[in-house]
Amino acid sequence: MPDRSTPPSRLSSELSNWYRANARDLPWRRRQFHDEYGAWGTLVSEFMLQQTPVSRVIPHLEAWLRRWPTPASMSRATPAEVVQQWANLGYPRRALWLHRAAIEITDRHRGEVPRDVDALLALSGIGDYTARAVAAFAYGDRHPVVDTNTRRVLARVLDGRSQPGPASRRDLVTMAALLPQADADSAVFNAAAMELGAVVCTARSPRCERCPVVDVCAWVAAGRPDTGDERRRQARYEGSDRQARGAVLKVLRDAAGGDVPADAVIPDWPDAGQRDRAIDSLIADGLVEAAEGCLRLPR
DNA sequence: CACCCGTGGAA
DNA sequence: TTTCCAAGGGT
Repeated sequence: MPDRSTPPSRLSSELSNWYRANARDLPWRRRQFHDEYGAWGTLVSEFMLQQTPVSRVIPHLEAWLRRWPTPASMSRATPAEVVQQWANLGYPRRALWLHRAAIEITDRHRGEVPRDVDALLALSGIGDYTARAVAAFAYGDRHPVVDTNTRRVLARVLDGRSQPGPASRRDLVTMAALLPQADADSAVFNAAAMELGAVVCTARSPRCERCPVVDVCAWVAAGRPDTGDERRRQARYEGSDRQARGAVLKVLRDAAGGDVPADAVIPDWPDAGQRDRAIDSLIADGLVEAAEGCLRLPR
């Protein structure tokens, strides 16, 4: 196990300085965004950013928040409305979880997005990353925020590996040890590590010549070895159950939440058994509703 | 911990 | 064309 107990000094300050000068101008980093939507805006953006690229989130985020500017307003929507507004952002269960979280916030927290990490963790669809991202970026509190970008940066700079291993609680401990003492500074450093991983220390062809911490990077010092990728490969999508589910849901979204005869939903799917399993699993997930021989988004 | 869950752009 | 990967989380 790599030793992370003695990280290179000044890593935090160098990264933070680089971030202050080079951060991308993203919607959720703007003062006006926070003024208008508060922690709810941060929470929604983080939900959308779970496994969906920044460039695809941006055009959806504004429309979403204009329609549902508060948790209470979204709590009054139907699942069908939410899943349809989610459109093609992917992993539609996240839309359901976000909806559920809005209801939980309305019921348990008087419509205010909680600031406490444990309270955030108790909400649907919120895990270690999102809970701390909201606490740090919306409320400015000092917590280790570790996403896939940060894990890759830590793996390279500290461990000299080309790619991070599976996500682990150990990454939280490592990041916590690197945080500057001041709350505001620690929020910046969290964002800086993510930003470096997103634009410089990328998974493929990293731009080390533009890296502000290249001189303290263990991976560069070791000659940028390919240490192999410990992560399990993403399953093939073509022909998968996920593809079938996606096709079913697209038909129902395109029907604008209206009823669609069950036998008119992807009738020519190559594998009829797979199609039926997909529909059943979507119903089990609460993403589809069956009624009178028809399928529809749940009302 | 391993596996599952969408979608689309880039290499 | 195929593969990779993207501000993860639930089970």
